Amino acid sequence: MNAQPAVLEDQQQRILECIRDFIQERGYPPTVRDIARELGISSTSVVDYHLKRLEQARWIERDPRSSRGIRLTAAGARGLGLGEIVSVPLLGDIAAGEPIPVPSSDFSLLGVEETIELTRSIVGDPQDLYALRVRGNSMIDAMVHDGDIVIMRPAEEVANGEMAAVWLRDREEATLKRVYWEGGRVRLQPANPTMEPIYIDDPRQVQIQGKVVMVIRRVR
Amino acid sequence: MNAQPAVLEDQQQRILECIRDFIQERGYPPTVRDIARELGISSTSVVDYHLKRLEQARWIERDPRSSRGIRLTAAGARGLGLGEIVSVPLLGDIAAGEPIPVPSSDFSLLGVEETIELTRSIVGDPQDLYALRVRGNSMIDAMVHDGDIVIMRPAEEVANGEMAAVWLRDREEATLKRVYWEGGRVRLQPANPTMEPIYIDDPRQVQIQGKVVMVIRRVR
DNA sequence: ATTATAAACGAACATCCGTTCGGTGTCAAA
DNA sequence: TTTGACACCGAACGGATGTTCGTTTATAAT
Repeated sequence: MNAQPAVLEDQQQRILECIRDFIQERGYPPTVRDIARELGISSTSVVDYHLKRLEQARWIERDPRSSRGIRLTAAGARGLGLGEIVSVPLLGDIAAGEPIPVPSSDFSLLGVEETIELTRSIVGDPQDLYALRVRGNSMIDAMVHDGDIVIMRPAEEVANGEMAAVWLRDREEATLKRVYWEGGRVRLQPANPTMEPIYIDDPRQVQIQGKVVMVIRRVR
Repeated sequence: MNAQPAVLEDQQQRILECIRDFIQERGYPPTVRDIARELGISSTSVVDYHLKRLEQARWIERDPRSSRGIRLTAAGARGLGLGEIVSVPLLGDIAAGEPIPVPSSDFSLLGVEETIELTRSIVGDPQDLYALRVRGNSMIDAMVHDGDIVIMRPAEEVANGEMAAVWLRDREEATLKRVYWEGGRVRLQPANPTMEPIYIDDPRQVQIQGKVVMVIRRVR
């Protein structure tokens, strides 16, 4: 999954770590002279020399003529344990007998008091995502536990077989199920293969609130 | 959860977003002149003027005499959707009939071909964490699905009630269960409350491989 | 009408910074 | 022995950059 640039030697390695640590500590990249000072190198040209090699080896990228214009490449950042973060607003709880919260049209991160922070690499496209906390054990048949966090993408309809948060109008009930449209009726299939599906004869009773993208369980 | 600095007005807001976007795009902060250019301000002193206010309002921090020495504060970064990343090595699969992979003494991120990237805010202390991919449906009674990722912390023993990856020597079987030491015997309790526990009379048959810290399920 | 404050302008200065250039020493291959 | 690479040094140039200063305009309060 994470292809890494070629292995490199002593000094280059030190410079790379120096860049990473500097960014980690100060929030912006070092200058050539910062690196020289840190590593006890007395000439800036030496650092420039090594930076050019690190750039050739695809560990870093540089913006020419821009001060501190050093960037770790995606691969380099992964190799050093860095990445990109996505904040998903936690909009509330999902429980069997209560309506499912959905994002208002103009929701933004500012204003939400709690957020779930995930990396883009596991969440994919973060557009419009929101999170709900599961309350109660009524969704055990979806293999979802009390306290689990579900990451949702808003949707009013879903393709066959997709896992969705569903509000059943007549039963006044919320569930997480895979949805299958079968002619006139709807089959709601639990994620747990040992459990039986529910059939809803009137599709209008099935209100799709969003697709389930991910389930996160913090144990204990 | 995420306390935010005071609300601010038009131009300050624009400057803040400009800084965030610049960092997001280029990997390092803008100069005073970069900001001025971006916002169509003709004098650098204007930007300096606003930056000082943003600093007073605790949205940003500045390193004096350092070029591009602008940093979003922790609160400011959260308010704009940024954070800190942790890479967890994915060491292999966990399946019912196979031994559980455990980290070797000197494992490091470089060398692992696949990693799971999480944020510190959901994972807590990232020290020694590793990840396993669940294969098969044999752990349904732990509410864990085929394909789920479990995040583990190495441990050779666990406290009562903790969820652990367990290797049962005599059965040659791997499971995820809550472990209870009850006098001479061991109770292995499924996370699914509708299911019955297993009792092991000889505690030496129970080999703890690690504590389960988190379960992640990517749906579909 | 006066004062205070916020927001902006343009110019200027000293320092910071990337980059280049000419050299030096070491070591292994030819 | 010569050659070429690698790693390093010190100096210097020109442009980038943070910061300060004096001035101006608009708005609201006194």
